Amino acid sequence: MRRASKRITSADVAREAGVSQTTVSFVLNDTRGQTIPEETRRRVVEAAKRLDYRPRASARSLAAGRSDVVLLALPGLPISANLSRFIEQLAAALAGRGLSLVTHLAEGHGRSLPDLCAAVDASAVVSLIPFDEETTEALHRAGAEVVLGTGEQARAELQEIGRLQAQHLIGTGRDRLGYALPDQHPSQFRVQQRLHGAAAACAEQGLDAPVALAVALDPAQAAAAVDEWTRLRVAGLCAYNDETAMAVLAGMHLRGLRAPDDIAVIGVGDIAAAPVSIPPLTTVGFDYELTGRELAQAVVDGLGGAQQTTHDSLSRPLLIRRASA
Amino acid sequence: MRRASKRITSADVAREAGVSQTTVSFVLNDTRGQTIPEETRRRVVEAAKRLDYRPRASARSLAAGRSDVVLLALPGLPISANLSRFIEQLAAALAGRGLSLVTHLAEGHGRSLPDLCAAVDASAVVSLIPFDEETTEALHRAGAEVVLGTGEQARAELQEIGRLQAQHLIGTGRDRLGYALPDQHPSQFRVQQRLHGAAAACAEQGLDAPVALAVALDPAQAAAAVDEWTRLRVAGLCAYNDETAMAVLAGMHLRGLRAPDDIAVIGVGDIAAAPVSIPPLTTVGFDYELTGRELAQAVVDGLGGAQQTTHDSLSRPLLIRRASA
DNA sequence: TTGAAAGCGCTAACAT
DNA sequence: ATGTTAGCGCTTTCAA
Repeated sequence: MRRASKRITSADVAREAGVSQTTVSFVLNDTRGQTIPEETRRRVVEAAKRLDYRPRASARSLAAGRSDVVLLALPGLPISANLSRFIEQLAAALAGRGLSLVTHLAEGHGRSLPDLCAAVDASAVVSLIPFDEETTEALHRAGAEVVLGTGEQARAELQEIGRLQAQHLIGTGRDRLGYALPDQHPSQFRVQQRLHGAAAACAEQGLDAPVALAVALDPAQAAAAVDEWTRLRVAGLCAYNDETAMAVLAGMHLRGLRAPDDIAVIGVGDIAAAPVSIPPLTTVGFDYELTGRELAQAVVDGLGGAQQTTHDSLSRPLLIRRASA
Repeated sequence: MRRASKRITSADVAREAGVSQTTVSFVLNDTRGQTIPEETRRRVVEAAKRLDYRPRASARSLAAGRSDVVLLALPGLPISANLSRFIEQLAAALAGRGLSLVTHLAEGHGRSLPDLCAAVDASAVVSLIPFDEETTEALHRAGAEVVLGTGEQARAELQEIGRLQAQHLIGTGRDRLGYALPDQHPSQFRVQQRLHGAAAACAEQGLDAPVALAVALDPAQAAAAVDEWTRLRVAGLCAYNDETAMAVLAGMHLRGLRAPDDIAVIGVGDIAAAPVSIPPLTTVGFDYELTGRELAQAVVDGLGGAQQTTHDSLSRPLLIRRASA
């Protein structure tokens, strides 16, 4: 489906409204420090609407030196209903400020984030998971004015998740914990931070660090890990994510074990399937709705040149109690 | 985190390499019909790398009249793991052709699709669900050269999924089928098309249409639906997606029923948790790798001005046999 | 209150 | 084989 039509330009609108291009720009951008009589403004606005005029983004950002595109980087993982609500909040709040949100989902595939950032000429890049210092630098070089999702704070957040899991397990009487690592990227930054958090919570209570084992998304292999944990008398298990938690549940089922009586298990993510796992999965979710609005504000502040506002937390982990722990 | 650094321009590279801006452009874009001696090419490439030069997208697309941004429009629904694999494939294939993929997730919130299309200056917009004629028009006016995701074909594909589910169930001896609708958007286009496909497969075998019931992602509510199906002697169940299928499994578990003996259930999507559901879920997956590449090819063809190539199928449903059906 | 004019950084004829 | 030059469509001084 190709199209050869020449697009409508601001000059067309100017002609149609009988004013200069400059005036069109002033009106359509609501340029401050310019007083445009209501009459002229109306003429311009109407001409623009009549012609279905849309400024060409590339020309706009080339001239203005900044685009109104915000790029959201998401891990290449499933997007839960929850997360998509977060995105909606973020997009809506951003749109209210004249900014457009697009998402980069294919982490690791396709172009690198900095490349993509340059390709869409994003003026801000945000993420729910921390960028390392190097990436942050690259993003700035790629033209991003503000980069959010970086630094100590994000690290602390990641740990908070593991801590929350362990604390719940300890709080319900488990004194020997295990940690179920994903078998795919067990040494990834995110994974290690969460494990760290869980270990810290154990240490605070004078318990041993969790026994960490990788578990594949396969019932038989998961059962083997369960055997090992059983042998070590592990009574509570933090899983890296809900899928891994469910794999453990499947492994336990194969051995005739039940959660939470034999081993309590808790996941992360609150995926759509979590409430219907057998048994329903206790997990750590996130308050995305609030986070979305806050993040939008932070972007706007950053773009406005304000000092970086401090965020309490970007992802606000939240314990969701169901049956498995 | 603001940044005030002036970005490196192609003029900087030209100076560094001791050539003109034009030569830089030729080298970096591999412009056909230009013969650049290896020596010069090397000098330019090295200068660019040394300076970490990235062309400014807005200037590039303004001058060239086309951007290399492809916009993927997704329904504002949860993105399953398998869908995100598709996105990865698409992004990778597109990247191979020098195109960048970004995604619009916040359908209904934030800006409209045509607005967003203009905002990122996308030269192609693709979607897994069909656009109506009006939207297609608007997208073209917003500057999209090619718009994919429209027409009869998408509809047929959607139906194929339901058909595959039903055929498998019928083929294993079930003569009375049910269909588990998601309780959130049961009348959505996608949902209805899949149901249609299942119904068609039944009709072909002289069976009644599947008994369609909405099932929430809650074990107790799912159990109620299971009761109803049991009452009607439904022996095989197609679920709209894997999450819904797992809800049914949870409901059955609550009633002491087992899949596939009491009721066989089959999902759609092959989410990460599918192999570790109890029992492991039989489902319909997709050959995303292939689909991603094909869609990418279609975009490239369209952009290249070729006639619209016909695609066999956008999503290539594929039966994945596990234990539940 | 409005308009003329000078770029923004890049590509692509057209020269050389 | 490489450089000169003229825009792409918009914003933004500066002048009127």
